[in-house]
Amino acid sequence: MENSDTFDLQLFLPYLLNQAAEESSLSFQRVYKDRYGMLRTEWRVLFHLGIFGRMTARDIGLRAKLHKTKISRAVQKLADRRFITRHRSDTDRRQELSELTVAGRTAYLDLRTIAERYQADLGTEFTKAELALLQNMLQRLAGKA
Amino acid sequence: MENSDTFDLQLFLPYLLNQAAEESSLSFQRVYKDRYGMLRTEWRVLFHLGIFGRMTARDIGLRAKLHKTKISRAVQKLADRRFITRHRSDTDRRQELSELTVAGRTAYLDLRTIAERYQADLGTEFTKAELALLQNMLQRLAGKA
DNA sequence: GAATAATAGTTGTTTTTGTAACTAACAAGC
DNA sequence: GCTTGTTAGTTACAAAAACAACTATTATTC
Repeated sequence: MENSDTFDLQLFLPYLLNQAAEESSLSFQRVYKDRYGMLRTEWRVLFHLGIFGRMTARDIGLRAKLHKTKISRAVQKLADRRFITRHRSDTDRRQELSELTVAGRTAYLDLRTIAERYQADLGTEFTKAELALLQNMLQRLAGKA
Repeated sequence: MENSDTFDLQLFLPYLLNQAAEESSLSFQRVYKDRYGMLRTEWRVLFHLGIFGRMTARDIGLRAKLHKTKISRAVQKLADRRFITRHRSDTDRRQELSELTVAGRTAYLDLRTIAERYQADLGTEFTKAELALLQNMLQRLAGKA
């Protein structure tokens, strides 16, 4: 059994990133799950509509890097729960525009407040410079910068 | 529709971390999936056994933060494919010690090489200092430092 | 030391995800 | 303008994850 098994799994980025992502998602997950019965894809769709306004499923998918079936299901569930409304596009009747209802916007604003608080709390753990660097590196790793 | 919707989802850590984690896992996933038919939990268990030697499912779970049912099934599949052997502990017959077979060790070393190459390649994207800071911050976010 | 609780691991059931096949609408080429 | 190819979104089926209930063994408590 040749040794030199000094591989540090904790430093391996695909592993470490997943651990950090899972841990950091926990507190936020509890809110959108317990308070609104949402799934991960659902709050993401909700946020996209909250931030960018009326959008097609396709565009949400492009921005969020989500597969169309996931979005289709998320949109259905959000519509069932009256968080969004959907209507076919006039110019292209394949497309379907979704947008937040008042209830959806309320939920979005509530969740956004939680998210903002989460981000603000990071300020006690990390310096602004550290955080900026972290975000920049993560965006590069995510292929978005 | 009150604006000031300047929330930047791309900077929200639970979101950004997930995107980065997903993207960075892709290339490694292709290897353990295509080459060994493994799932994420399975390569993690394999690595734990490769790094720490003989272990119980419980200890793997504690280290990797994985639920026992996930480990149970991963261990089963790894044993089915002759990557590991299992035997009950003498001192506590509830416990089951798993360890790599020769084939398991070979697979582990192969995957570890890929992982090391991945890490090394990061050196072309980031400086050593950046990487060290990134890892440190991620470990803190993961609640492990 | 019998009764109760706790632990290691497994199995069964339900959700959620992934993948492929599908429908409907539009676009392009000829 | 008809055939062929694309695209938006849905649906059906298979794979995987989450959660709860279970068995077997060890620990605790009285």
